[in-house]
Amino acid sequence: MVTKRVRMSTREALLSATTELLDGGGVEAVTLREVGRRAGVSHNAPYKHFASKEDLLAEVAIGELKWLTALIDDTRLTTDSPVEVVREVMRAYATRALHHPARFALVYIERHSEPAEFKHAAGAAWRNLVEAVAAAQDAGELPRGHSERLTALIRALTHGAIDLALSGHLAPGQKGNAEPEDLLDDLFAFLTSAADGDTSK
Amino acid sequence: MVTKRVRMSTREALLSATTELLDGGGVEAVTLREVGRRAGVSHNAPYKHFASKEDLLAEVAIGELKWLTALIDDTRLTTDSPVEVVREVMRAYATRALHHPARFALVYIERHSEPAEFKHAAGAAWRNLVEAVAAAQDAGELPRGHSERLTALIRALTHGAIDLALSGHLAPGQKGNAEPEDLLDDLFAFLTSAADGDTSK
DNA sequence: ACCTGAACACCGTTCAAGT
DNA sequence: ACCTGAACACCGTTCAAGT
Repeated sequence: MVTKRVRMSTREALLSATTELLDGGGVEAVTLREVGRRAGVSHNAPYKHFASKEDLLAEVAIGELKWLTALIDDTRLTTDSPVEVVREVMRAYATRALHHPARFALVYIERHSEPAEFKHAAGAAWRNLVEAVAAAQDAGELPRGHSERLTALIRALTHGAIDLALSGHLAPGQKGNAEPEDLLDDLFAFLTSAADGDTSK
Repeated sequence: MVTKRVRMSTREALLSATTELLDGGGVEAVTLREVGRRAGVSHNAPYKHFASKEDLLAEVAIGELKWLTALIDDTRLTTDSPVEVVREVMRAYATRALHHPARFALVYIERHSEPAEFKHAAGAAWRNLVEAVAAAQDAGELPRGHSERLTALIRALTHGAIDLALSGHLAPGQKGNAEPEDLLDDLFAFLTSAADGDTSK
């Protein structure tokens, strides 16, 4: 059941039920009928608040993107070394993704139409991450070069490690030795080592 | 329509129709009714050849895994430098994934039950890739260390770059400068550079 | 403005029946 | 052994109708 400590609008109740179902049984457990039931409304009430099931799910994905944006801000405040900010962010992102796999996947599913708010949230998270990487480059802690491209490298490794770990394809039979966190450590070791040789020019 | 140059068994026709639908409209275009129609049988004839729709799709995924295994073998025969074998394999894998996104995704979807043949094909592809990486390490062209873990690093980057590129989240607004192939080049540059410093011990 | 109940057009899967 | 047609239990979505 949807927990409602305070008075919840129907819209909030629908989103809350959706997240609950998502975390409990994956995206296939999310049906508008069950969402409605848990929110205490009929199975087509969602259409008064969201254009489609896809848009309802997109709203949850937006929440995840905003969480990532906030994570970067928070980590910046609590961590001194710029490269450690990036590393900590990616570690925390991976940890959350492994604990909420369905929410993680939701951000990257195919969409018939991307709501403007989704595009905005994705852009904000991306730019914030690029800034964190650029700061580490400026501090000489990450290799010089195109910041967006280095950010893409770091993000792609993180994303791939998470997705493969979730589907059981990341180093099968090597559990405990090649987890996403381990691969992040390895990548950052290579990157910081390359940055040390960057004193040239 | 399913092309049948030679006499096709119903099973082959079903698989062929599935692949066609997959390439044409993604996994959501694959319905047993349409598969049956294209194969010239009824909408539940597939159940005489596959236990479920999931198993039918798994068969296609197995084909992709076998393709990867064969790709590694073929590349080994045509490429001299061991590290170039690995790099070429990952590049070719990315190219194919970008051209057949639905088949690529099919390998990594959640399954209620993994057929034994699927597990076998995934294991074979993985071991073949590890061997290629280990050969490059032995040749001093990739950094020393746990081969499975380094393979996982390379695979995770490749997988993540593909998946992010397909969903439009890989360096948005930087199209043409941070493609999967570019990130592979960057990673291999860092790795080979680290291998050069590996003369110690 | 928000919600409901009935209905529609799908879907995967099962099953009795045919050859 | 392989296939069919009807049926079942779901689904997302639409719509007329209520407040």
